Parts: sequence; C-alpha cells; structure tokens
Amino acid sequence: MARRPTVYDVAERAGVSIATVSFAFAQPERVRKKTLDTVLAAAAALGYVPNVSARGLAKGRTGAIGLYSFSYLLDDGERDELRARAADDARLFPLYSDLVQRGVELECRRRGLALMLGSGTVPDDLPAVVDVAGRVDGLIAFAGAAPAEALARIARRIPVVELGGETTAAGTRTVLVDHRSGMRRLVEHLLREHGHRRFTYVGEESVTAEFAERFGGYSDALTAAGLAVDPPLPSAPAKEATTRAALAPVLARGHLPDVLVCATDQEALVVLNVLRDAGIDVPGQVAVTGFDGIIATRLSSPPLTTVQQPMEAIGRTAVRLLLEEETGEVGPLPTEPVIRASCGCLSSN
Amino acid sequence: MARRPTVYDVAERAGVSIATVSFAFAQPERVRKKTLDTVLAAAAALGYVPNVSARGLAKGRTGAIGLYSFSYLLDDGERDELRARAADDARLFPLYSDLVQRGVELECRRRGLALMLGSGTVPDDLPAVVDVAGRVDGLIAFAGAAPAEALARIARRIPVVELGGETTAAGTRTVLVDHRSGMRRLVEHLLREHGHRRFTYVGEESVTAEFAERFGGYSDALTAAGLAVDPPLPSAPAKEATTRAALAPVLARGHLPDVLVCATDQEALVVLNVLRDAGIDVPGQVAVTGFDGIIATRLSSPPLTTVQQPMEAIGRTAVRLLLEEETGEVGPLPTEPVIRASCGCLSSN
DNA sequence: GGCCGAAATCTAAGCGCTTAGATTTGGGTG
DNA sequence: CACCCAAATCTAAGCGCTTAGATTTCGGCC
Repeated sequence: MARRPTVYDVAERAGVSIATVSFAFAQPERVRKKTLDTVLAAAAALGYVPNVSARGLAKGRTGAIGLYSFSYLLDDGERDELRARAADDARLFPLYSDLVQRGVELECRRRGLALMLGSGTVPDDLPAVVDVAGRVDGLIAFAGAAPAEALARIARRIPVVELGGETTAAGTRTVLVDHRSGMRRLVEHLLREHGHRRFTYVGEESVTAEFAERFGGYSDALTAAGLAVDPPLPSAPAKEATTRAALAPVLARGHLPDVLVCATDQEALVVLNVLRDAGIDVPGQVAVTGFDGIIATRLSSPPLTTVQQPMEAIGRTAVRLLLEEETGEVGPLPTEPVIRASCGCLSSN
Repeated sequence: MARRPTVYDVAERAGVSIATVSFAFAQPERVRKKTLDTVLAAAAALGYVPNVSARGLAKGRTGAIGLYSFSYLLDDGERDELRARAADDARLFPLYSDLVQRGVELECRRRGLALMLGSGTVPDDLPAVVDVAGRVDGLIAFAGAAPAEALARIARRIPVVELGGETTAAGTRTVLVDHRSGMRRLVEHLLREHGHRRFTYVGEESVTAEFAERFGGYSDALTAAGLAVDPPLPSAPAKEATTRAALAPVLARGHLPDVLVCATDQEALVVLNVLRDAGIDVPGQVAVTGFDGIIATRLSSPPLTTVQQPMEAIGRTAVRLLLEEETGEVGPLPTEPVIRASCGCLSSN
C-alpha cells in the first residue's frame, strides 16, 4: 500500500497552502470558487482521501456517535447451535435491540452522522466500551452492556445516553418508556375480557428498572383486582434453558394457571414451544403473553399477544438526547398492548 | 467540557514516560506487571479515555471497518407516509440490506472490530463515502451506494468490497452469489409442479449484475422449456408507484398470466397488494413469486414463494474478504427456492 | 562489586489535519 | 497612482498518540 496523498501533496499540486486545502474540504465557503475547483481537481487527480483521524485529533471532534451493546452470543459452540435452527430466524433477529438500533441508524442517517457500532462479549469489558468512546462525540449504550464505572468515566468527557430507563452512571441520561401502564393494561385485558384469575409471571422483576416496571404494572393490576401476586418464575431473555427449567415445576404439578405473563417476547416464545412440546394447547388450556412487540410474535403459533414498545422512537430519541437537543426529562414514550390469539382473542393478526 | 486527560497526565501521575503509558494500553506484555498496575490505576483515577483519533493518526490504522449504504428514504414527506403505515413494519425492516448488515455486524463482533455505518442520501454523494473511508481500515459498500469513481479512489488506499456480485471500480472485490440457478430452479418448480406456461417478469433485468443473473436464470428455464421470454415489466425495489404503474396494463387487459415472477420480494409484496386491491385471488387466478427471502414473505397473505439469499453469510464473507483472509474468487454462495402458498403449493409455512 | 544479557523504560520524531491571527490580494473610489 | 476595506490565503503552532532505537534497570553469575 503506497503512502497516501495528504494535504501537502494536494497543496503542492494546486499551488496553494495546506490551510487552503483544508478549508476547501471543511469550510468551502471561505475559498474562492476558482481556487476551490483547482484544489478539488488536484485532490481527485491524486486520489486524496482525507484522514479523519487527523481531522478528529486537530479539531477535537469526530462527527460520529457510538452505539454500544452486549452480545449474549458468547462462544462458537452456542452460535453453531443457533445457526442450526436458522429456520427460526425471526426469533433471533430482529429483536428489541435490533429495532432500537434501527431507530438510532435512521436518525443518524437523517442528520448525516456516522454511527460507530461496538460491542462487548465478555462481562465488564471496560476496554471495549472505552475504545468506542475514544472514537466518537457521544455514546449510546444498551442497558447492562457496559460497566457503570466505564460509563461514568466516559460521561465526564462526552455525552452518554443509557438505554433501559435508568441512569446507572453519574452524568448520563436515559430515555424513559412507560412499561408499567402498558403491562397493567395488558393484565387488565386478561382480567376483564377473558376472566382470568390465576396468573403466573415468567421473568426477571428487579434486574433493571424496566423489568421492575413491567412486574410493577402486572402487580398493580392484580392488586387492584384483589388478587394475590406470586413471585415470578426465574427466567431471562436469551437464556432458553433457564426459561425451560422455570416452567418444569408448573408442568409437573399438572395444574396450570389461567395465563403465563412473560416479561419479554423472547421468553414467551420459548414458553410457547415448551407448552407445545408438552401437548398443552394455547390458549385453550393456558394463555400466554409477552412484552416488546418483536416481529416473531406475529409468526408464532398462535400469534402472541404482547405489549408493543416504541423501539424505533426510543432509538431516535436517544440520538436527540445525545445531541442535547432535548433538555430535562424526556418521555415516557408510550407502550401499547397488541391483542392477538395467544390470550384467547380471535385476532385478525 | 473540561480538557480531557491525556497520556501526559497519566504519565505524570504514574511517574513513568508517556511511551510506557502508551505501551500499557497497546502492548501490555511489554510492561512489567507492577508498572502496568500503577499506570492503569492512574488512568482510572484521572478518568482517562484514549483518543482513538490520535492513535489512528500515529499508527496509521484505526481498527475499524466501514459499511456504506444508500438510503431510498429521501425526504421527510416520504418518511412520514411510511411511518403512517407502521403496521407494516416487516415490509420495511428487515430488508435484504439489513440482513446483510447483520452478517457484517456479527462477524465484526466476533473479531472485536468496530463497525462504522455511513450512508448517502443524495445520489453520487462522493464526500459522504470518502468521509467514512477516512475513518476505517477497510470498506464494504452496497451495490450502487457509492459512485464507482469514489470507490476506485478509496480502493487505492484501503481494501474495498462491493456487495452486488460485480466490481464496478478498479481494485475492489466482491462476494459472488448464485442468483441465476436459484431463480432457474424456482421457475422450473413453477413449470413442473404447477404446469404454468404464461410467465411475466416484474423488475429490473440489467441495472446490476445480480439483477441480470436473476433475469438470466428466469430466461434459462423458460428457454429450456421451449417458451418465449417477454421483456420484463419495468419496476424497482422501494419504488412502489413504479411497480403499480408497471402492473396497470396487465390488469387492464383482463387476461392474466399464470404467474408473475418478481425480481425482489419487495416488488412481489407490492404486487400482492395491487392484486388484492383489484380483487384478484393469489394463487387462484395468478401465482406470484419473489426473490431474497426477507421475513415479510412469511407474513404476507398468502405467504410468498421466493428464493432465499444467504444474507448473513454474504455479510460475513464480505468481512473476511476485506481482511484478505480469502484470496482469489470466493463463492458463489448458494441460493435456495423456498416454496410457500403464493405459487399454488399448500405450504406449512 | 563487576560484568553480562535480557527486559523494561525512555527520548525524539512525527503521523495529517485544523485554525487564530498575520499577511496578501483584489476591487472600488477619488 | 494611492488608499481603503473586505475577502482570500498563508504561517505557525499544536492536537494526542505511536514506536525505532537509545538508554537504563534488573537479575544472575562469578
């Protein structure tokens, strides 16, 4: 690879100073039209590609923002197994994070911002998130993706937005989403339209603020109906074995609840599979609901009743927060129950 | 925003040279454990975040790769209209490009590479693609996203992979995919299993190499069956009005072909809508097929018969080509007909 | 303590661009 | 031609990091 042409080469060829070359690219309104044409022609003839690292260093800004996530795909063995189930693509992609990312991408696109994607595959991967932060003017991080200590450090230098409805690190901001009332309304639908009385919750209830809100909304509705609230069955998204293990005692006791309310669509889809494998009819013997509104909920059998999160709007809002166009609290962005067949309704899908 | 701490601050606090600080982060095996701990502690205390622009400039490499695409969402008016149809999300996302991007993302993730996304929204947007190229060590570009002149310039400096089965610019490489035989096999299915004889092709046949291959495979099968090949109806993905206009004469003449073979799923989904609006039953009165295998083909009514592209594998392969782990020709990656209800088969979906 | 060799650390130069303030240029006016 | 003013261009300094080769340190041996 030959040495790349620099502003010095372009300047010499165009017969101007390197400052004029720089202005021609960065502030063309400060350069006379005739000079500008000469410079651009010289640059084209030389195949000049500005070195954005140099520009970023000199200018103190890069013009890019970062999005950092954490991948549950930890090793090749696990991924090979998932690939073997490629027929179930829609259960793996797009998920909540993919849809939020899309919102981020679309907003960046609209603004001509470059977007740097990075991720950690090891818990508490401080170097990975710091590496992304060193490349961008602002950072959006998914909940739980990066250690709070790292985010706090980064937030002292550039704006940071945490996705997940809470700020775990000093100096960061977050996008609020109304999980609580979305879940409450879903449970109210189950109570009122289907007359369900025996509820079981599947999923985390306190790991993040948003999971706590979901369980809170569930509890609110049951409490208001004078029903007791049982502790949830332990389960986690993307951990199918955990969800299966959590359901085993329910199946073993041969006495089903009216409905299994799941904390996420991913868990609900696993639950549907477990029930089908056990020969249990949904919603005939037990209803099942999810939360998030991913596309796979429309492909499942039966189509899954869920709560729709405004993922694209979350992504877009995060970008706006990052650029500090929004001051103060933003949101909560609303969620909306989506009624399909898995709760017992005859849905047109 | 206070001046950020640099290697000079860390060095002073740790009592070492800036070179030792640099080695501690970039080549820790060259630093004694005791010194390393001292440096990292000083960095943490100061909230030091390395400036990757500086590193990239000094080192001549950034450790990131770029993915460049072109967006058909050209103005706010158009996007507002699309947003109003949010219920049809799966028709907008994920598309072919989203799935290929996912393959790129997954491969980058696996390798600890940062991925820079950039896009142009104006045709022939040379500054936009050059900006991304100035930030990365290698660039992947979607077919038609960037002017060939820009790609040629960039390819003189860093490796460039063009998606789309052809190299439009000197010095670039491409991922080959077997569109031709996938489409041929689909048409053979229609001929043999359904006895169709009157075929109409909807879509571009020569704009890119891959579109030419699709039409070529279609033509191969018809020619081998002794049938004439009519010119395609002019249509383009993401240009719904064009597809609708192309179909108007077919509908007006009140004499349908046996089957409408579409160049892409996106076009096929528009065709399904047009036919439904006209009260025409698919596949009862006319069969419809697509190409790509996006998720929306499973949600359509009826589910769409199509040819599955290995989008994730395309993305992954592109990264490997870019890193020059693959020399010589790679592929073609295989495509595979996916038979559903829209051709007339009773599919389990 | 001195010597030796390897490991660890340091010095010096420079990567390519930006931009404040200095200098030059160009056009208009008398 | 001289003067003035605004626009255009240039000079000089420096952004924060990397690393080749020079220098120092450390540990082992006699």
